[in-house]
Amino acid sequence: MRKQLEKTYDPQNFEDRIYQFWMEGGYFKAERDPEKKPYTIVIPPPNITGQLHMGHALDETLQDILIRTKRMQGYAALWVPGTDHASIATEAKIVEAMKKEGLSKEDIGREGFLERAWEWKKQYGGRIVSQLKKLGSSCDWSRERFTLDEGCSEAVNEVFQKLYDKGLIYRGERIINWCPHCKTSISEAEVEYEEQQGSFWHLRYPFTDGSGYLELATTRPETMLGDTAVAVNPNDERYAGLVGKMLILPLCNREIPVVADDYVDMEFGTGVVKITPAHDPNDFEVGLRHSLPIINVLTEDAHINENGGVYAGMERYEARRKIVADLEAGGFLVKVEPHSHNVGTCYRCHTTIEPRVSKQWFVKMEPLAKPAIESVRQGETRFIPERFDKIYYNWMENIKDWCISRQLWWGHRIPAYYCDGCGEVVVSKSAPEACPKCGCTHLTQDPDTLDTWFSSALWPFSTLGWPADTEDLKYFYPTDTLVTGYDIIFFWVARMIFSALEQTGEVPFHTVFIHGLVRDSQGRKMSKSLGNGIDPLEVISQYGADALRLALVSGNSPGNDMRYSDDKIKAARNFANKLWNATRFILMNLSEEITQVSLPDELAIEDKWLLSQYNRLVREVTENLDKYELGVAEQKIYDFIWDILCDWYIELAKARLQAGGETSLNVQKVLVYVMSGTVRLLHPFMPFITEEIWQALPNDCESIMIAGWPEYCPELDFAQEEREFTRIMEAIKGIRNTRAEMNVPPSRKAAVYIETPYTAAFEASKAFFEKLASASEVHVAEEQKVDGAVQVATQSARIFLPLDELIDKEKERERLNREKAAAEKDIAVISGKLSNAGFVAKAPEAVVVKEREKLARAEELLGKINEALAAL
RNA sequence: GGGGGCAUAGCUCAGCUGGGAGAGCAUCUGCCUUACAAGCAGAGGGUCAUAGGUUCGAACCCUAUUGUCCCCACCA
Repeated sequence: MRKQLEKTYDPQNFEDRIYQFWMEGGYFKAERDPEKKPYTIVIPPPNITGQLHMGHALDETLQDILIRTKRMQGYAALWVPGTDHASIATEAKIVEAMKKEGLSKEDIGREGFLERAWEWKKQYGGRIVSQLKKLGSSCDWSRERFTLDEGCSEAVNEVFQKLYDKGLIYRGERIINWCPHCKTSISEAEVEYEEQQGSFWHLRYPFTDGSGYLELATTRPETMLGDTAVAVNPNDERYAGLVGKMLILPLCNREIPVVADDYVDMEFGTGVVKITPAHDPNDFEVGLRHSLPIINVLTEDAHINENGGVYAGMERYEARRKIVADLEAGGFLVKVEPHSHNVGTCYRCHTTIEPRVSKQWFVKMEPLAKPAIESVRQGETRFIPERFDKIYYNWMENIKDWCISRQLWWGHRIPAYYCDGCGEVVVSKSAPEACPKCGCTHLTQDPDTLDTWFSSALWPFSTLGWPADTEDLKYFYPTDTLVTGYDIIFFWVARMIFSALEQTGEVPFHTVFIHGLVRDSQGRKMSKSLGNGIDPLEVISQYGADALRLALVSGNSPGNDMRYSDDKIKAARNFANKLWNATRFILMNLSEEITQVSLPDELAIEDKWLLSQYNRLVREVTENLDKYELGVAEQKIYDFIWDILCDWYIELAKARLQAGGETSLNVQKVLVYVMSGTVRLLHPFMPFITEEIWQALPNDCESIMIAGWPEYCPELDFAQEEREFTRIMEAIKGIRNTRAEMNVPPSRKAAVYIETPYTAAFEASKAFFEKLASASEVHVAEEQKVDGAVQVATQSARIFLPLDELIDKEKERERLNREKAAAEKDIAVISGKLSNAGFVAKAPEAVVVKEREKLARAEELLGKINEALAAL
């Protein structure tokens, strides 16, 4: 007995089972095969702290579509999975959890903390992975990696040492962005600017000689504690004589000079700027130029430090209030204006960052950025859509040195060691035994760890075994497509490109396929604080992973944001149901003797009509997928299945299936052939349902995953039959249309008289009119004369429906006149074109021919309508 | 300040290199036609933001304008 499908489509019944089947079958495992071409994708590793969200769902779906397609097309397709240790995010979570126990990092120490972190990883790191599996992701789990695993760590140390030896990594006192909440430095890329309403405090700093004062303005009055100068523009005549004079810094009673620097904008404010080298990037630069002292006045958690005199110990905003009050009391405050400005915040916790001078490790970017820009310009890596290369160039061309040290414990510890004896700095991928300079054996490793993105930057090659020259690396690298959101081009994509070029001499991937954000139904970003996030797992349990996947790709184009809505999921689920039922129909009508997929020797016209369109679908979908036009490909499959296969062909097939015998077997074969091919085209999008269907249909292998990709067959191109059968369809549609307008229920059958030059074709299609156009009997002739009948005009036929008692002559005339007007308008437009000498002369021949055919058809149709009107 | 996206049916969006405006949802009408009411048949609904330009021909290419969203930079 042939396997049948359950009566209703319920993905819960089979999605997990099928994933299990795939895992056990080892279908995700990529083998190096010299006979095959490799195709490689590395996953953007989700954070171990993370929960699957819609952004992941989209990202994974796109990757899975690509990898499944390539796998079916015969590539050795490898999708490398893994997770990211996410140093700052994970550390924050663990600290938070410890806080509940009343513990701090310092209480348990570095070792104890790391123990907890690994425990955390063990407990939660697998969660996101199991969630990826629910989506159907066909990753090669045997190659799963973690950014902090042994191999990745080795790669990190290797790269660090290499860059250091080349002088591309250095350590220095620089002004960096400091997050007082995370208590670590962060890179430029990790600062997010937010528009905030603040104030502009106008202050006056008196001259030491009592000759008045200088007025200036600031948005951060508390930083005055660290002021070491006041600057004016050298060309500013207002202050020409004042440069070099000394001022008294209010509240601190420190003497500071007036310096001249081009940085000052004469037009802005009073043209006088207080200079706080320790806490402002621009001031820092000014300070360097004028050799000003650097006075740090803030602690790690943004309190005033011991340099702040009486304000020491105060929280930064508390100090601000107190300082403003004291300035006002001392007569130093001129006025306060409301002022909106952009404030830098930490991209992780959104705490306002403080620029702060401290000793950190940096990657020198310029020498690395240059080749990275060049390789994209040369097209070695291309962005899809193309416009994102501008964003990439813009960032790369203006890149600043990358601050890579973090004052965190969870991460790759910086492989730098300081000699306790002589202070020598030793950078080495493995811990040195002794100081190369003084021989002292006491060396202390740098306590800091590296930016998480430092290890992610190596992901495309570290996961394949680099720095070892592994077989995987040789075969699968460089990878092919990187799929990611536009929001992490800077963080990740750019850094992978320059890292790969520097370390491997090759681009890490040839294509970057960029997608947008998944927003809520109102277009807002999904976020925890808004509480508007949709949990993909809940959607999956309600509608199935296939429906979610389909909804995420349909109507979506590369690089554009999309909105999530319940309607989309339902539409996708309905489509799955449609496919399910179409398959059930086929199986219910399938004879035991059909055990394989093959076309019958004799094809009816409607078979050719179907096969020809199917064949074109194969070609177009393949092309669209090649061009990363996933949404377009999906739309075409959807339309083919629903409109062509279900609404037309299956309905057409019913008559022949009922006829039995050879006739029925032939239809069955066509149905199986087309369905078998169509589910393969659809498989990358909806892997579960297509596998379930594949296994129920006659097939030549146990899983659709190893079934080949359908190929275009020139011998299935039946353009002639397509055109011919369209005539029948038009006639059927015309009858349906007319009956609907007249409100004739389908149960009210009527005789159909068809006047057409194509008598043979219509004669052969009588059954279709009975089945699809409520015909009680069908008469075909080159000429018909039927009185008191409604007339339907198509370009190839005039059809009479004797529904006398239902005819309202007046309405009928109106209807025909509307059709006449439409036809006349068509004719006018087309003949206008054709009488345009320029068009006929310059348009491609094929286009002109097409227009001529159109005109002929329209004229034929008009003729039919006129005949109908005359007979009325 | 610089750069970019978007503007197409009531809503959400497709529309590949220029060649007869599409889908889903919503609305209206009629149908339990034995695969599917998560369905079937039909209908209505668009100056493709505006103004120019290129072209035989523009939703698509160019210029400007308006609206809107985003990214980068950041004047203290």
